[in-house]
Amino acid sequence: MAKDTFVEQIADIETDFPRWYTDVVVKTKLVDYGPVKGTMVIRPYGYAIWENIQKELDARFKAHGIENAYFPLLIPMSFMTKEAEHVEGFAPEVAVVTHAGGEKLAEPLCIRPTSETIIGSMYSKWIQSYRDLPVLMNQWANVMRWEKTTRPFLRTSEFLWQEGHTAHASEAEAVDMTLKMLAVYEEFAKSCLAMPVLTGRKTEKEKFAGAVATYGMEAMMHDGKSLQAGTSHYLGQNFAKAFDIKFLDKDGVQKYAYTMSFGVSTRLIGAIIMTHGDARGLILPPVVAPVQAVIVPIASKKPGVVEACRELKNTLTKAGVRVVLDESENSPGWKFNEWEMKGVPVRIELGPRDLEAGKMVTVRRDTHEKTEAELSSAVETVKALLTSVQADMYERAKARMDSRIVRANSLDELLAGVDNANFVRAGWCGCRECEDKVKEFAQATARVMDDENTSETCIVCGKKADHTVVFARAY
RNA sequence: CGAGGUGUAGCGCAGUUUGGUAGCGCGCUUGGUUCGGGACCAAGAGGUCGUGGGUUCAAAUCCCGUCACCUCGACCA
Repeated sequence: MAKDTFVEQIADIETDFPRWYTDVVVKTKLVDYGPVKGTMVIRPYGYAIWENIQKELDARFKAHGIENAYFPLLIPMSFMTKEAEHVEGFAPEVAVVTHAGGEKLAEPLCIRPTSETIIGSMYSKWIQSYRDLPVLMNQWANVMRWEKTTRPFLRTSEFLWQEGHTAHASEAEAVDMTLKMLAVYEEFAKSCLAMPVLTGRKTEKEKFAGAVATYGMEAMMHDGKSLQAGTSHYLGQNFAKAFDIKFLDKDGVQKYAYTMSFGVSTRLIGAIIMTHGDARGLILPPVVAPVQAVIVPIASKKPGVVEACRELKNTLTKAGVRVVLDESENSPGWKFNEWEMKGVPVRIELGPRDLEAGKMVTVRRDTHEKTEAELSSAVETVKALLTSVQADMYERAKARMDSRIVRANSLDELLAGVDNANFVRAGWCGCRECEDKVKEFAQATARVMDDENTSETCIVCGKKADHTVVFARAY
């Protein structure tokens, strides 16, 4: 009899969200903990999600002329100190290599926390003329930031990400690229991750160390907390000046280039889990799900069942569906729960009763809706289901987020808003003191500024507001 | 770094108050019966009780030290 099953353990996700999250990530075999504190081993099932994300993003980057490249893991410490804000922001969390080859190194090397510096140093060599611009590159890499507290995918000491770095001849072009990449992320989140996001500019306090302006997309998790899911930074000439990225322009004048960078990380996997998951475990969007459909044979020892399942698997595989046939010895009920926990969007049950009628049973992971369909039209049925699961997941997440964005005209209203798992929009004058006051009063931070021409007043000091800000508690 | 908590089989835990044969559930192995929502029967394998010292005839249990991990703060993608 089922006892302290996993489903029972994680049933109450609204009240014990962090616990639910950690359990589901480990028990669905997405990751395991690494021997070094704060690191995770990404298992095949989890890594497959990342591969699907890579595939989708690469296609979008290529459409913008961005090519993949790779830069070294180790960065001379002196590089980090060239841009003042950058070193201040990252120095506390870099891991440093001091010894190699059995000897102490003359100059310590830091393990990249991000690659603006080393890429900047290379760009300075590569860029001589306006004809060399723009330079549009992206790298898929691991980075390391020694964080105090960690959680799988959301904040780990080492994580995988994509960091794009571009250099341009003009400010307008670099700013345009910054916003374009933000739009790419937003569209990607929507159509691939079924995840609605809020986009906008970050406050000075929240911006990337060394940037002129940081733009971000924020996603709402089940518990109402916000997760920064992607960023795009306009770096101005800060890094160009620090690394001497100069070019001779058409007018014969030496000028500094304008650079920008943008990135998303394996944190996106955490975002998917916490946006869509329910008490039974994961719910993965079909576009990035490692397994899109699972076939569970019923009474598999009865003649013809296994054969029919294998045939169905081949048919679906040939049609481009990522499908798995679970031929393990477990009971059907066990398999149902297992694959639901792992978030597979569509389950197909096939047993003697179905075979007799030439049918199969399909069950959606998101709604648990169970329907019978003709076995002969399995490909069309499954593909249509995947499409509608993907679309419906987005619509539900969007409706939930929209219903949880509230307005506040006082700090008390703001506090009540975030206490009730909402994002709270409010006017803000733009000063650091007022921003800190909100943090202190409501444990909420400014996530994005989504209206920069507001006529409102500041929620803290009552002066004229510069921006409408979305405040939320954040991961 | 501040406050609290936990270390006993692969995982989750009981046993510690009051010292006396190392336990339970899940998982695992073998055989059999099962299969439309986490099946059942039978037989097995598996433990330096985090670690170092002390007290005692005897320590998972009491004392002192130490290490690791978790939660909440602070810090951050």
